Amino acid sequence: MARTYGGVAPEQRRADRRQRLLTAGLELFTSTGFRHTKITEVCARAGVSTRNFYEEFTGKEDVLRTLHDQINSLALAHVTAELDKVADADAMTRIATLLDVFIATVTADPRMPRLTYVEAVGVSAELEAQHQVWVDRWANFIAAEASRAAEHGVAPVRDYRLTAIALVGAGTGLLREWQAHDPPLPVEEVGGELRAMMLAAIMRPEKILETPGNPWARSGVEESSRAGAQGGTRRT
Amino acid sequence: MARTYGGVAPEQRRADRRQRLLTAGLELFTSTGFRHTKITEVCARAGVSTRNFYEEFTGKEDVLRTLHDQINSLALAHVTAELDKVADADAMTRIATLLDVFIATVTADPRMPRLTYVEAVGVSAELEAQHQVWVDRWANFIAAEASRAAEHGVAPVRDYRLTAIALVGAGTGLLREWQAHDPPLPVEEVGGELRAMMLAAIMRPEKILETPGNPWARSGVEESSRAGAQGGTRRT
DNA sequence: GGCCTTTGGTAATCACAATTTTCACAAACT
DNA sequence: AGTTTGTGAAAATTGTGATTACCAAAGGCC
Repeated sequence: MARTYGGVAPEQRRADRRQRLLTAGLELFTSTGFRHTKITEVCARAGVSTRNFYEEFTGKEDVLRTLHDQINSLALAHVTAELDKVADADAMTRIATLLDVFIATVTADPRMPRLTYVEAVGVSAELEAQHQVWVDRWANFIAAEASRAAEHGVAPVRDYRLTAIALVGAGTGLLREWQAHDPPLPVEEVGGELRAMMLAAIMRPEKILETPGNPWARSGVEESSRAGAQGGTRRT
Repeated sequence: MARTYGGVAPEQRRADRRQRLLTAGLELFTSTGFRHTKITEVCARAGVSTRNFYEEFTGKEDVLRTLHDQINSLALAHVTAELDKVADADAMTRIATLLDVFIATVTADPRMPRLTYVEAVGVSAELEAQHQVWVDRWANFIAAEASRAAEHGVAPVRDYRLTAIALVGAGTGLLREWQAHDPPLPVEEVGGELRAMMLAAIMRPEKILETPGNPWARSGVEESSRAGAQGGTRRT
């Protein structure tokens, strides 16, 4: 049943068509918008017939979900690869690396943040669930690095789950602005801001809420860190 | 031409229908999702005919845009009202107030963050532009408070524009998670996290990037603040 | 109290895009 | 070379939901 056609295995041909459809989808979804993109337009741009389209995907949303997954996976792969290289660097360097690689990856093509943070939002319950999964993954990643920093004594020992989620949100918001802005925001400023915010959020003393004024002016992180490890009410 | 009907002025009747349509829209958009909500469903729930619908709105998106604007306006009104009450409190108290009121307002009804941060994203160019405008407003608000803090010497003097945008993003992300989470995240934890992150982001010393290790353990904010005011390269 | 105006609901129309099906062709195995 | 089968383009169909147009009824005006 599976013959080679045109000198190419059918699987290869399928894969090629699929790839072209994804490329066309990325381009059209981020320019005309997902809502206003028609399947036939995607097919036309990809040079693929609608018949073949339905062989690869169940519909428009399927393409979008796949792209969303691919972009996140790509970024995660880059980040993990780079983090492995600095496996035994100090915690703050690792956090900075995590961020720099992430920013570099997703800003390499403005269509990536556009698709992930704008077009793929509020489309369907499945996509929201997928978003949720990825936020969890990134947040766990960040929380793990923060805990590592805490072990090294450069950050308080506490639960970083919510902080990590907020940081993911900060990145999302910043990148959404970045891709929408005209004139474009400088990438290095966006990256710098995110890096600074992340470090500040992780290194901040735990009691910042209760103490009016400026706690950091009075006591260093070391002290707060120790206090957090002893008296913290949250789980570690 | 304008008679009173049923003892009520026609304008009043119109306004009532409009309000019912908006209520129905909020409910349906946040439950079945904007994309999958049909105009006839909104009309049915509102007890309004399609004819009257088109008298009030140009289409589904018009309803969504109005809701998006209303929710943001409501939050802004609450925040400004409360900030006026603490007009001459210290800067950090004002920032905390700003945040608490904001969180309290939008978490009062989970449909608000759902509509604003999920359903109204990536719908159309106009809605994206409207989003942009609101992010700008909120960011300016935050940046103004941060500058006020800087004037009082509790934060470094620097450009807070990007920090403010990132903080808006952090709030957005956190609230998006909040409304999606099951079991629900405790509101006070979300608010606390945002508050802490905001204070940390504003009070952080300027040179956090360049200095490996923990700058706060070595030097207080005062010193960094002064250094920032003198040697900062960014505009104030 | 009848007439005229405004209103609201229903029903028909209209448009558009997703999905399916058909048809023709080209490539490989025998 | 013929037959079989995967492949691609295009057309047809279908379904769905937005928009409009019409009709009935109710409310005030003279």
